[in-house]
Amino acid sequence: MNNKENFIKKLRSSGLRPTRQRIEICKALYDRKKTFHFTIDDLNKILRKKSKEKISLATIYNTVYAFKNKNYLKEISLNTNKTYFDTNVSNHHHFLDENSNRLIDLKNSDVGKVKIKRKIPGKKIKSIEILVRISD
Amino acid sequence: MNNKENFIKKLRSSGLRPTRQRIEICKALYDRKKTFHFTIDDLNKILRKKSKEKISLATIYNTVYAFKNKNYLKEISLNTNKTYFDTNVSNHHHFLDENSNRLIDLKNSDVGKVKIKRKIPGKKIKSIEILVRISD
DNA sequence: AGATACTTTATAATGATTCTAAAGTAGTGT
DNA sequence: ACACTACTTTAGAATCATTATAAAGTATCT
Repeated sequence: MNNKENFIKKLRSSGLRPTRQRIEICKALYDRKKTFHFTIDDLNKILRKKSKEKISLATIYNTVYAFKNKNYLKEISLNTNKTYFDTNVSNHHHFLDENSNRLIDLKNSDVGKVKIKRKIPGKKIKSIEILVRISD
Repeated sequence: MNNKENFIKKLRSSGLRPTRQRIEICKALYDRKKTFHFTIDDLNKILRKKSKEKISLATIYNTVYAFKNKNYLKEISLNTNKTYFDTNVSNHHHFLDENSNRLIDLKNSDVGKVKIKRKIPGKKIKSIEILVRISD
């Protein structure tokens, strides 16, 4: 995804109508070089700055969860009061800087192979998420 | 910690007055064979069943966070609306059963050594937490 | 253009957590 | 045992993220 036409295609192809709001949200999220970690509140503030036509908070919630369901966004497990999302949906991990509370992507290749030696009968492993807390 | 006298000693030694409420909470949390994963709501329900003398919700919050600060409890990173705590404060990891939403301890020795190959200048690693999602 | 289903929106509702400030209690010294 | 002080508990209110509601708007199809 990298421009308006592509966003429209992507939205259509996944059964989401390309509304002004969804396109603006795509731009805010995916017109970036680096992956982006954010809360709904972060995104709301960014959208308010970017354009004067307001997008309702409800729509931001709706859209973010729609994108999450389509696997265009990933939810990150942290114990904070707000929910964090990540535009990097590939298999990867995170540093959490405890001083700034900022997240940093850790590529899968930055982490040695993780072996889980224990099995739970009848259960399959769906994902392995690593959170590395760092500070000064 | 394993009986009333020990709970009282432990509380005193950490500068927490051994009140009826704190002792009852200790019993609910630490008079167990297995480690215990819980939310404030879980703990509240357990305490209501155990004794008729009610402990206020505010006190349960106060006490759980006091215990967390004393390192008698650990907060667990999950993306759920409620905060989870763990009576196992040692270095370890978790399975999360997505069907039942239940947590299962993964001993450190159940996980092969995790190598973090990337370094962030000026930052030290404080902890490494692994969450393994499983389901049927 | 009209019909229809999908979207957006303001607003209300929910629910976990935190705050407040008054009443209660443990520990200390007398 | 008594009183003093600092720490605790508590009910209830306040906060804040998130979810629900239902009316108005819009994309898409024919």
